[in-house]
Amino acid sequence: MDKRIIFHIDCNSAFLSWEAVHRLQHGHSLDLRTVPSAVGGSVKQRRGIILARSIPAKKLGIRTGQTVFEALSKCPELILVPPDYALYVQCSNALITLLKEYSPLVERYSVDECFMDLSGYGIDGDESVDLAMRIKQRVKEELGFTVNIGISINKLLAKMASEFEKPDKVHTLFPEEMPEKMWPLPVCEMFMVGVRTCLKLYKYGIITIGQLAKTDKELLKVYFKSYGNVLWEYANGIDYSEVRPDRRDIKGIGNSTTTSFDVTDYETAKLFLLSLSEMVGMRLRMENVKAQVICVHLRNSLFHSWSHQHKIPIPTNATNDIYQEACRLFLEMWNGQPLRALGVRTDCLSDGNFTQLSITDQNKFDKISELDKSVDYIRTRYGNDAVKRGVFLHSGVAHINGGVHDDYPMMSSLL
DNA sequence: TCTGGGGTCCTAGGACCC
DNA sequence: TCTGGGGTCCTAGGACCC
Repeated sequence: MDKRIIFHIDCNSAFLSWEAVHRLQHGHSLDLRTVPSAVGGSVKQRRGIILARSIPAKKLGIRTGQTVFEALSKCPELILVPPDYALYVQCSNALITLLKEYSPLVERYSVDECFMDLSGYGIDGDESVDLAMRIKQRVKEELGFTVNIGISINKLLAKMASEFEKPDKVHTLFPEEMPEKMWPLPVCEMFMVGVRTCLKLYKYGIITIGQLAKTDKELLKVYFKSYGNVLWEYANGIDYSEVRPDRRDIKGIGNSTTTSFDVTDYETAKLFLLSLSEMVGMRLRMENVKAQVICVHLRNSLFHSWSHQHKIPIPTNATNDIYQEACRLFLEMWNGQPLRALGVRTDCLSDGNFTQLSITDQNKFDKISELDKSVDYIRTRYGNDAVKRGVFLHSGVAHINGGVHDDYPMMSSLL
């Protein structure tokens, strides 16, 4: 059998590059990528964090996840632009379409990253580099932005490879290259090693990926339970996961929002819970699934967050069912403290065509279901604002809430 | 002074059943 | 009245990804 060839394609400073390209295409003369600039949320709406930054901004110490306030105090001339998720989806789709010309096995890992499986085409290591260079060039010429492409025999190593020098580069990380290219790196640069794990590893004297690779696997299992196994395998370049072109089954659907003001009363909280339930319900119905677990997540003004969930007897995708349960959970867990964020999510999804009802419930169920369906239809056709519940009038709360564009693709922490 | 939003998986503890 | 384990389900919280 041929060696597997896997590409990981990573858009450089995705949100910022895409905004820059969009502006150039619409007559702007300044290329945002050439100056200190960033995509950031609105400070006034309390969403002021940096989502992406240009390379000149990076050189001035601007990091993603940093507060806009901090970024501006570090670099007052920073040009800030708001996020435009619909644009990101367009750019992401354009990239996927281009990549599919080379292999049908393209997996969208997040809005700005994908994996491509090129095994079975008889391509060797050198040829794969040539091919990656050609793809990278085409993306630049036809779509206007740059990508990094990492090449290896599995997804993990390909992903690690694309993280090497940026932008606009092709890197390989084949297993025989690990000692030279991967093992000297600090352990925090490895996939699945976040801040917590990194600090814990440091405590055990493990500083580089190479040291992690050489650590006794059984010892890691004692320190990190089942996760120790994953850490050891990743450090040794072991990963057998497949490139999945079809989106894997969705496990849960949820939406949350940071409020522009602290929520201090139940009536206002209910409006947010309803607007979030509207969005979650719509998305469940769009996917033709029902949920059996409803979860409410709260964050207070001190940034502490907590959640309560409940498994309901019968799966639902009705906005009203989700809302009622969300209110119950909210009252169960809220002690009156000021809130800055609320979230509603659903889990334990099942086939939406299945219903289990007593005959007396049937009429009521049909009516609610028909109402949701009609509202969904009108909103799909005429826009989300075509139908609004009366309670939102003059309330100051958006009647549908949830951070990003409906079709915005999300990712998981798994390969 | 300020700190987003959407996911997945894992663990621990308690309830409950046999 | 007091004593086991094992298995499964449910819930809360925390880790990670972008």
